[in-house]
Amino acid sequence: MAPSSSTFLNGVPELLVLRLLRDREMYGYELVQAIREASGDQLTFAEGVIYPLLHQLERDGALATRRQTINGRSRVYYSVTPAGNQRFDGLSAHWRSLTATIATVLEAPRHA
Amino acid sequence: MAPSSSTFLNGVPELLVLRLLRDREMYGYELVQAIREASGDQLTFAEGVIYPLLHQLERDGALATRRQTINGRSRVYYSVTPAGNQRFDGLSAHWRSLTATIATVLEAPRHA
DNA sequence: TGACATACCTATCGTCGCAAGGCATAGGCC
DNA sequence: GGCCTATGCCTTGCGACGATAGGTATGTCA
Repeated sequence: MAPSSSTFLNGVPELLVLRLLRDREMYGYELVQAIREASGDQLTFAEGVIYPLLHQLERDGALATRRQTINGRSRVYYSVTPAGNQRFDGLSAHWRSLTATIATVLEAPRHA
Repeated sequence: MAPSSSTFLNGVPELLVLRLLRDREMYGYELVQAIREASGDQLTFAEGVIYPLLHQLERDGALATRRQTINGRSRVYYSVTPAGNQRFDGLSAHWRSLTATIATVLEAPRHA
C-alpha cells in the first residue's frame, strides 16, 4: 500500500484558503489556481475540494460572499470575516505547533 | 464547526511509528506511550490507531514481528524491515517537502 | 462547428484517526 | 476474597475529508 497523494494534507486546504483570502478576496475558480501557483505547483486541490470547503466556511461565518457578473459569467467572491481571521490564527498556531513537535521527534537522537 | 483534534494529523502516526521503531524494536502498548513521551505529551495516538496501523505495516512488509512472553503477558515486538526503512525515507522526505511548501505559502507577502 | 477555458456545482468513494468497547493476566489495597 | 488499576492484546462503527468524476452554462477562437 503506497502512501496516498493526500498523506499529510488533512486540514491543509482550509489553512491555505483562509491564508490566501486574507490578502484579497477571490472567487473559487481563482482560488484553485492561486493555491497551485502559490505552492509552485506542489499543491493542487481541485474544485471538488475547494467549493464544498468554501460553502462550509461561509456557513460557519468565517467567510462572507459577494456575487458579481463579469463578461456574462457569474462569480462568487469570498472574503474573510473577523471570525475567519480568528479561525485562521488558531489553525496556523496549531499547525506551527504540530509541525515543530513532529520535527523534534523526527530529529531526536536515539533513546531521547 | 471547530477544527477537530485530528486536524493536520493524517499520516502522522505511521511516520512516527516508523521513526521510533527505527531506533529500537518495541511492542504496541509501549509505542503508544513512547509517542506521547517523545512528543512531550503533545501527541497521543490511542491503541485503536496504533494496533491496526502495526498490522497494516506488517502486512505490507514494512515491519517484522517477534512474539515473546514476559511475566505471564504476551508481547508482540515490531522491528523495521529494509522495505520499512525505505518507506520511512520516502514518507519523511514527503513530509519535509510539504511542510516547507506550506510554510512558504503561510509566510508569503501579499500578492506573492 | 468543435474545442477549450472559465465558472459554478454535486454525488459518491476510500481512507484513516477516533471513540468505545472487549478479553486476559498481574499486582496492590481493603 | 473482592476490587481497582496497570499491562497487553484486539475489534467494530462512526465521522471527517480529500479525491474522483461527473454535470451545467457561457465566452472565445480556430
